[in-house]
Formats: sequence, structure tokens, C-alpha cells
Amino acid sequence: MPRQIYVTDFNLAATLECGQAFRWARTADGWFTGIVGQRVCRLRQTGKLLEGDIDRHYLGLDVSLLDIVATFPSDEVLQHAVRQHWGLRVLRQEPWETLASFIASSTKQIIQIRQIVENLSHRFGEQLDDNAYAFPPVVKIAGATLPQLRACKLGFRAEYLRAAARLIDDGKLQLNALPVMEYERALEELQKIHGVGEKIANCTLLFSCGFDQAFPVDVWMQRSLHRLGWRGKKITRRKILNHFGPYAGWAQQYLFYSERSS
DNA sequence: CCCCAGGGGTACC
DNA sequence: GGTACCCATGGG
Repeated sequence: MPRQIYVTDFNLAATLECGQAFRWARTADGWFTGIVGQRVCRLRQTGKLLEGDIDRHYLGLDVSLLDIVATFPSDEVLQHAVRQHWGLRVLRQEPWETLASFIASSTKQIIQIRQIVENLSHRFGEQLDDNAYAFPPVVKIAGATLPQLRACKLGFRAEYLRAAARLIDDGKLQLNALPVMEYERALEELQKIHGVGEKIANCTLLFSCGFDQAFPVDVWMQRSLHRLGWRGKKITRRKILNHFGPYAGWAQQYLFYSERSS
């Protein structure tokens, strides 16, 4: 893994802070520290210089952002968001951690989601160094008690998370199979999990299964689409794909971050 | 005390 | 098909 490279069309801060990942933090010296799989990683960008534990695939650096953005519609709100956060890329995260994190996310603020994920890791994950814990494996959550999970501040989501872990642990849901399915099929498969609807399924498919068209719609996106002129229109997957194209999920992430940072 | 948060299940019409 | 209400908890 290279320790430093030159990058174009990449914005590390936007990529790590746009709300798609919950385990990165910016430290005072300009470095980002995060936990990816079983490793503690550090990254820093200074202009085009990217330093640290560089994983091109994880960071979305193995695709052409110019080609992706070229497929976007010319909506002024979207084009403004793209200019505002140019270089934001969709990460390729680990499916179980992503699914679990978004099961924990329902009607929670992002800062609280980060806290829940941290609590779960500290309580059930492998210790990596003095103050860092890996996200727990499926079997650890499958074997947890509900009081233990509720102590991690999961609230009513505790049963949802444990049921999902047990489904996966029993082999009744194979996360590894999702990336090779048709998009609609993968969406249905994830929604078999109690507590996983269209929004959480789309987050999982976009952020960890390579489905660039997956378009999660939450309250922020409803506001953004409203701003784009979708007033009164019912938001359907077909309309989203027709309008935003095969990289709708990337457009969504620009719109989401722009909506939240304004 | 109030409303809201990267929702979804259920009951009911 | 839609809508109201519930779930647990903390931020502002």
C-alpha cells in the first residue's frame, strides 16, 4: 500500500465527512484517523498530495469522477453541489458494518449513529490499539443479549440488529452474494430483514455493494428533491434512475452533503 | 417542554 | 394504494 501518491479529482475531507462512513475523525494536525476492517488508518491530503494508508479501492480512487459526473443531469442544484464538494467519492465499505450501521441509523442524528457504532465496537469488537476497536463480527452481535445491545444506545433498533446478525450467521442471508445480483433483487433480499426498508437497503447497496444507482431517500433528500422541483411528484426508483442516470447514488451523495452543509 | 433525527412495522382505511 | 402512530434516545 503506497504511503503517498498524487491524486486528481479527489476531496478526502468531503469523502470522509459527507455522512457515508461513521468511523473517521479529523485530528488537530490535519490527519484523519479511521478504522477500516481490522486496521487503524491515517490519511492526510495537502492539495494533490495524499499521504498515509492509501487503499485506492476503498477510497473510490479506481474510477473516473469526470466520467461519472458527465452522466449527471444539468440541474443547477446538483451542478452547484458538485462544484461545492468536487472530489467527493463514494467509498467501498464492508457490507456487514455498513448494514449494521444503517440499521442503527433510523431516526438518529449522525453524531448519535457514530456513538452507537463506537459503543458496539468497544463492547463487542477486537481491540486494535489503546483506543481503537474493530467493528464487531456478525457472530458477536448474533450472540449478544438485548440488554447488552440496548446499553450501546440502540434502543428499539437492538432487536432489528440482532435479528439481522442471526439471519446472516445462520446463512439465510449471504451478504457476499448481493454485489453479483441484479439491483432490484438485491434490494428485495435486504428488505427481508426486519427493520430494513428501502432506505437502509439502498444505503447498504450504494456504500458497500457497488450499486452506483442506489439512491437512498431520507428527510434531507426529500428537501433536496423538493428544491430540485420534484414538488408533488411521487419519488419512485424508476423516476430517479431516469432522471439521475446510472450513477444516481453518486448524485445523491453530492445532494445530501450539500443539503446538510447549507 | 418542544421538535427533530440518513426509518420501518403495524393497524387501519 | 395511502396515513397515523408507535418504537428509544439525545441534540438543539
